[in-house]
Amino acid sequence: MERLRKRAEFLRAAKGVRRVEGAITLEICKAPEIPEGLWRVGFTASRKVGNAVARNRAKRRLRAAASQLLPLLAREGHDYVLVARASTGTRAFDGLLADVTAALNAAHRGLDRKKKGEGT
RNA sequence: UCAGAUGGCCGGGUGACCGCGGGCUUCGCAAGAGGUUCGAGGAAAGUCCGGGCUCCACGGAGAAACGGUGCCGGUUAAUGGCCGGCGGGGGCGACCCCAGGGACAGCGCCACAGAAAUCAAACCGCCGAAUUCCCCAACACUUCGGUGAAACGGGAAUGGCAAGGUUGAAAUGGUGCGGUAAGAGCGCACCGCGCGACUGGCAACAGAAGCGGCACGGCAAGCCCCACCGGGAGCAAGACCAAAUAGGGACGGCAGGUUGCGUUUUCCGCGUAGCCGUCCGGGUCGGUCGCGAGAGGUGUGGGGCAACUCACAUCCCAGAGGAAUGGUCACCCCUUGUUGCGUCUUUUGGCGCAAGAAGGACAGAACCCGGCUUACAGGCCAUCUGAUGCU
RNA sequence: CGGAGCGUAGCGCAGCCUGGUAGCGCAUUUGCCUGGGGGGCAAAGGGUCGCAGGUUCAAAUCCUGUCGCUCCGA
Repeated sequence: MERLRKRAEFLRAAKGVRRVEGAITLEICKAPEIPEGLWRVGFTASRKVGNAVARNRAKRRLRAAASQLLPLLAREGHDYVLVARASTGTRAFDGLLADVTAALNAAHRGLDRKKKGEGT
């Protein structure tokens, strides 16, 4: 699972499709420079989430959820960014998994609609 | 037993499965895979001080300015930290708190009230001894109209006083006796205050013979004075490797015609401006190092009241870079409230047992170290103080 | 990592340096002018001066600590 590391890559993802679902926010954009068959993911938590302990914990839980779900659901050639929200650290893990799944499905539908609109 | 003071310590435990970061190691051309081992804190936090380290500046040294510190001694790499002592304040006490030099170096401020806020003075008041005047008037003189006038008493002016009153956070010693016209350290006694030989102590400071009739308000966390300390910046320090693109330099080749510029002007000549290739250095993205064996931890012994220090033995104990500890589960521990049963009780309710439920403090290394400050559920240990009860 | 500033009424600010009375504008409430609205006039209410200690007779103001926010430089 490749990881996003540069600030510019996070900013590009923020301009793509965004979906808020429960305790998380998901951002997706196309990444033409990465090799065929791969995708990348990044995690971020702002100061609104809490102090350093709360931010790190939120990112760890997002990483655990992503390692379970993204190999099954992610599309190749895209960057995914999971943004922690205030409830990310306290949400039950089953609920967190459900949130990420729902956000992925909804964002993929948004991606398809955008592509169709560009086609016509 | 209750209440409290001080110092120190811990800060969930055990196990199972799936995952994460570093070191070492085996396999592999490599990517990577396997094994093994280590993997956050007492505050890692705030960034309030002090140092190491690195670069910059500077002839040595010092001064000015600016900033900081501020009883004395010790400790330390160093400090504004810490330890011990002194002084002041608080507490019955154990003990706690204090930026705690200087107000005859100078400037400034002290609202309101009050007579007056430091230069002295006098609002109410007290006095009438001294000088002068007025009233009263014994008495004397008399032209019987008046005139002069002592004492006592009264009033006033020049004055004397600061005892008493009023204000205020703060008012220039307090009490008593003498003294006086009234008073006043004016005099005396005691207390207070100031200076202080001398004694003890490294010192801060403490004690104190004697002297002084008392003259000395507060604020320096107002400016300031004095003493001491400080060169500046910070790991994004700094060092190294180094892409694409653009630009620079050197060499070689092509063209050597025209044009511009320079050589003061003209002719000639020279240089420069073009394209291509090779090489070079600077430098950006990026990467590597800096980067963890240290003013280190633990133990024993010695020195010191202590902070601390010396010797020996022993241990290796995070090293990331969108940043390593997460997910699921079982048992135990603790806390909270709920329900049921038992028991005590007049009741509210207390205690015990059981059930199932919720929750488990503050908080995450980012170059390192010594302190300080702040946050923190709950718990443990030691020493000491006060009260009460029993022996 | 280094530096600077702010916090005062519901909102925006002054007062702080040089310590003694917390004030201004908008907003709020009430009354009046108007048939009503808008607008105007008059009056009133509203303050832990971010928090905790300290200095002082006295602190929004001075000092120390602390919390929150904003900005600047590398």
